[in-house]
Amino acid sequence: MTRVPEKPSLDGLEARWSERWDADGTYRFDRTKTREEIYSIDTPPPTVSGSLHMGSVFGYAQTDSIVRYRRMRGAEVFYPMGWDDNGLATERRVQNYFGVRCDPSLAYAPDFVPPEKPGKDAVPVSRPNFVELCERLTEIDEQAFEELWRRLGLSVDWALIYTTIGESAQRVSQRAFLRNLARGEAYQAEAPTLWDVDDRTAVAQAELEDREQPGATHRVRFGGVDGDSDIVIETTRPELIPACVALVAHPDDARFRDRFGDEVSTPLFGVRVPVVAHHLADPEKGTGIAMICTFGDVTDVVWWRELRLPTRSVMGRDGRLTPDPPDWEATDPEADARYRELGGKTVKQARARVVDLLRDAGRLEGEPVPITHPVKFYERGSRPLEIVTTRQWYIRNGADDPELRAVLLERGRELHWHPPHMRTRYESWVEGLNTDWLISRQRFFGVPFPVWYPIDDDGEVDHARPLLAREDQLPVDPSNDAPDGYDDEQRGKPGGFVGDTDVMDTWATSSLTPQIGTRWEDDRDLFTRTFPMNLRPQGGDIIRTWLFATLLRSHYEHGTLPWSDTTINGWILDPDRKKMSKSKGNVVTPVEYFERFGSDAVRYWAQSGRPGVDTAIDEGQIKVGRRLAIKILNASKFALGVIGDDSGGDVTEPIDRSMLRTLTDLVEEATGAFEGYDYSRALERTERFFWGFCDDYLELVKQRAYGAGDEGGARSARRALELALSTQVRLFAPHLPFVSEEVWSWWQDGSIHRAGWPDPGTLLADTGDADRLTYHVAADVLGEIRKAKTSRQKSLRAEVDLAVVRDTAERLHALEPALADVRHAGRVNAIELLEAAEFAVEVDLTEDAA
RNA sequence: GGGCGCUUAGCUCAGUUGCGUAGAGCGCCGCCCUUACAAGGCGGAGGUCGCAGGUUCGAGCCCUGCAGCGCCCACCA
Repeated sequence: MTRVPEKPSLDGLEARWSERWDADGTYRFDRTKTREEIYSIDTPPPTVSGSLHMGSVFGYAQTDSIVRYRRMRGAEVFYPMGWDDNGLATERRVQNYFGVRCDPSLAYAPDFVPPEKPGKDAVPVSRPNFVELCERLTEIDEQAFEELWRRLGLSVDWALIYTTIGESAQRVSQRAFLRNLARGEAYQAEAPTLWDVDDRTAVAQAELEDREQPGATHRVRFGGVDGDSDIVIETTRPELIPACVALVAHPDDARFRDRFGDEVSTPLFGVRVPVVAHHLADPEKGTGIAMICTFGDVTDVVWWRELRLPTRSVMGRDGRLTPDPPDWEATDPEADARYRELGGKTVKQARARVVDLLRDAGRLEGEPVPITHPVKFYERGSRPLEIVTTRQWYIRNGADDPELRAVLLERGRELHWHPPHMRTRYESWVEGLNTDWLISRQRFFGVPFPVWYPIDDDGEVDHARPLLAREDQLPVDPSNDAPDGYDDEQRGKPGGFVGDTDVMDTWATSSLTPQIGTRWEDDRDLFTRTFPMNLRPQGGDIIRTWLFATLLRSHYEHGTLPWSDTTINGWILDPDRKKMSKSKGNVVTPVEYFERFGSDAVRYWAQSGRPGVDTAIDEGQIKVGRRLAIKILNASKFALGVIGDDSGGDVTEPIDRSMLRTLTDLVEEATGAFEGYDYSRALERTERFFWGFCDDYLELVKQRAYGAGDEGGARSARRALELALSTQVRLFAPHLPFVSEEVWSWWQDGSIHRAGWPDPGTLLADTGDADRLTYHVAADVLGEIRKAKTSRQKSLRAEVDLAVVRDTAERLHALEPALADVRHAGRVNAIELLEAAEFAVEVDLTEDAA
């Protein structure tokens, strides 16, 4: 019984089938299955920032084909989706969208309404108000994302959704943190930290990027004391001279060897600083001797720490020099006054002023020389990072622990990478770690640290003895909840307590997506059935953040990998092969493509991108996908029309068996490709077979299937058509889920996405050891006949008096049983076979009377 | 500075253990209303496989060096 529509169409398939899948629970996870039966995926929770672009579609479409393959292979798929909504990305969007900024000193305003349009100056709002706005906006964004994913046809179980700001994620984050702390894997320290002066928060090594910036080198003369000669240093940051604590040169540098241990006097301020030696000082750079400031760059931090130098900080958290001079013993009576002139200035302003002062004082050697040099930025930031000393939470990551580092490298080798060379990115990251993982942020919309601090009787906060939440309390908000043994009246009072005001960085939560998704501790039964997970798909740009951090935390908490395999997808480039950029206006939203070409077509494009390979948005490729989907509709309609109600029969004709034998090879190849996570190869091979099937096989058997010959031949063709169609549609199902489901529904019950993946063994039962050559040679001959007609500008319906096929004996022998089909398909009256070394077909067309 | 990847037709890319006159799609040109498909089908032209060596009976595939592009990492005064 077939239900083939008169005029098959792609229109409306997405809405119809996604609704149906939802209603039928096609992708619902069955938690009664065992770990061995389950395939679990640690889906990347997209950053819900309101922007939907093709990059969002690319990797998820690729992953979905792998997931659908697994499901058809019989695995019970655990495929949750999450939204990464906490963190700075959301805060920024809220600031811009509503025109507000968070001021934690303000009290909650219950009736607060954000401005209609964001004004020029941001409206200050309390932290609870700010968090409310974040929640409000992310809810809208999350709906848009869910719609996008449903339309793309992701086969996730929408009942398993989580958000990184949600209660469950908070509980997991806090619990994991407390356990890290208890085991000594997390700690608090007051230390120099890379600091974003605009967002006013510390940032982690993983969030840095270098940018080439214009700057200038300045040669500055430090004064020798006690009759020693002056020393000229070179610096790009003369404004930090007041923060200078030493000069440093390489221990072997003959030019400075006899100055080590001497003191020199800083220009403008007359502060005595020692000349010291350290191997990191590069004799080739500048004048061979550098000033060490607290802190101009990360090398300063290394020198400061390893040489045990004092701290003389001048950088404020707002990116301006602090108003008052640092604690120093200046020999120059003008020092403090000069400094106060700089205090309050931005880095840029202070630099310009210092240069003037140096020049006036005769301490500038020559003029500044413009250069460009790499400067560290927060990856989302717009001003260079500064280094300030702050109290922060860290998780040990092996930066100063070679043993741990070796273990993490070994974990990396344990993980199966697809493609394998992506592992080197992980390794170079681990090998290059230089500080522990800084997880605290001085921000607002994030998971709070479940920590309070006692206040002693003098009103001093005792950070050394944090009061920790109990696991059964989680999640807690230390700004609202009180620690055990205290009540809220004691907040902020001597003898009372104060809550930790920081929040965790978003990666501190995202690094636990396996635990969040599988509901670690909240649902132990589910957890044991799904963890460690099977697959982590993600982009190569976040190996150093997401992948590394997830692996680290699983290592700490469970002593295992969080998943056995990871697939790393490529970048999306715009059609000009540039990285996508909103400012260039080259962003087309996925929805536009969905509307114009259909979801299957967009998926086709995404899945044509090889694993791990950067891929350009190619409208042409999307069109090809659409054409393929339409072809599947039409070919299926035709095949089912021919089959009618009779698909029962034995496959007896050699060409039918030969075609099916070739199809078996395809099934094996596609299966092998998917087993190696190569969805694109599977698609490519399936597509290639399918077009040949349409061009050649359908044409060859058309007449026989219609009943041109005997009944046995007709039934053989129908049976073969049915098997071939069923097989091919299932091979397409992971890639083109909508059109596959549509076609499947015409003659099958149940969803194709729960139907079994084609089994070569079953097909072989119908084909036996059929000769693959019959199908191939028949297709070759048919192709030559078509070519002859086309090149003589004849219709493909034109009749052929005689076709002479020259070929090897083996191929002619294989062709023989298919001759009737070839004659029908080519409208050939007579065929002659002649043995020859090379394949050739001579075609005598019947001349028209005209 | 170290590392990884890429370099095949005008464009986008296949080419998995070395062996068929090197493939596909798009674009281009030509033909065809063929009872599944004319917002389609069929066919054609088009490449010294980045450069230079080497291994081999045989190399786009293996080795060495070089170049260009992209990316990752790096304590870049």
